[in-house]
Amino acid sequence: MELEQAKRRFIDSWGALGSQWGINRTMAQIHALLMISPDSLSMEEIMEDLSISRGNASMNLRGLMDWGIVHKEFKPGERKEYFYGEKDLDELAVKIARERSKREIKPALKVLKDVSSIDPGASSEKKYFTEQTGKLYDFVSKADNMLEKATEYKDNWLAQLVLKIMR
Amino acid sequence: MELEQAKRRFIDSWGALGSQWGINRTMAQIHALLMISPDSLSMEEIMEDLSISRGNASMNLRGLMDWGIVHKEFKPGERKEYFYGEKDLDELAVKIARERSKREIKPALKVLKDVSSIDPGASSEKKYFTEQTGKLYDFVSKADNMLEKATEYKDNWLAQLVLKIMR
DNA sequence: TTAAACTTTCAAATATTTCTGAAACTTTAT
DNA sequence: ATAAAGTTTCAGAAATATTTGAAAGTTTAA
Repeated sequence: MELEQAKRRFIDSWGALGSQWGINRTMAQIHALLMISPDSLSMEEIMEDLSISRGNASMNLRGLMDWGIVHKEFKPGERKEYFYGEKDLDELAVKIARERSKREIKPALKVLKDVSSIDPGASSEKKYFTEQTGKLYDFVSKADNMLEKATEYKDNWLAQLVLKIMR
Repeated sequence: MELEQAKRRFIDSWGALGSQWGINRTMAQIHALLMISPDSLSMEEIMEDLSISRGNASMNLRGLMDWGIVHKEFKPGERKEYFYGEKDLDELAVKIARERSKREIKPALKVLKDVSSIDPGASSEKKYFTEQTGKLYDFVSKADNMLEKATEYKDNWLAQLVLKIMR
């Protein structure tokens, strides 16, 4: 397999994977491209490589920067902005986990907390509802905490977590 | 907040959360409905409650059963099928983790393995590509293993994992 | 074997998401 | 102050994904 071919395969499948995870195809593709690019790339270069419009490139680059997994750089003497991906994979994982928690899990927890705290009263229907949503709240909350802990300690997470628990 | 209101809020937000995670809205809503329903429900009842068509209900129920998080039941003397959700949350999490690994992570790993093993040759561009995709492979692989371990031991995962590692 | 009860399938309709491209905007150099 | 170089915005177009509904298929009971 040739480089160009391998590159395409990687970018395409990363894009497809992204869509399955609720990240749009282009955003995932730009990310993939930057992950395998030794140098930072200008918007022009990204547009060219992925055959996408300027608007699309601009919006998705901004999105990636909001996630904190792509950064801007200015090259001395040049006016263009250059973009590069976060290449430290631990750091990448931490950023993604944090953002997903903030954007998706936390709001879901709020809803669960709200709906699980209606007055259960006498009705057995209500009782069941508050019970189930309450359990769900506890569970999601626990999972979110674990995720937070795991990211907090990165590679050394296990040892440190054990220490913290035992103390 | 009244029960009906709370129920709607829960179902709607679970549906919205689903879309963000690449699970379609209706599928997530059916799942939400079954999670808070003390009894199993017929397809009619689900269609009615969520105002969706028969076809939609049928396809998404099948989807949920493929994930292993909703099950069919036959009530004695009745011809209809009744559906109920997996209510053990640990079990639910395990099922979801396993399926996502199988459907999404494993295929991604295959691509990463393939593309990272092109002959790097002399070109520094190729070298960089194989290096980066190789690292990505190791990382995703490690994460997938951790997920597997975590689900293998359910709530007691930490203690058992520690034991296993120390042995 | 028939028909009623129920479920599945799938082509077409609908809804949602993403993408384009051109205009508006911003920044920098002169 | 001007214009060149670059970036952002956003309304409409295009692409995707979801949903409907009716026909086809299946199962059960008599």
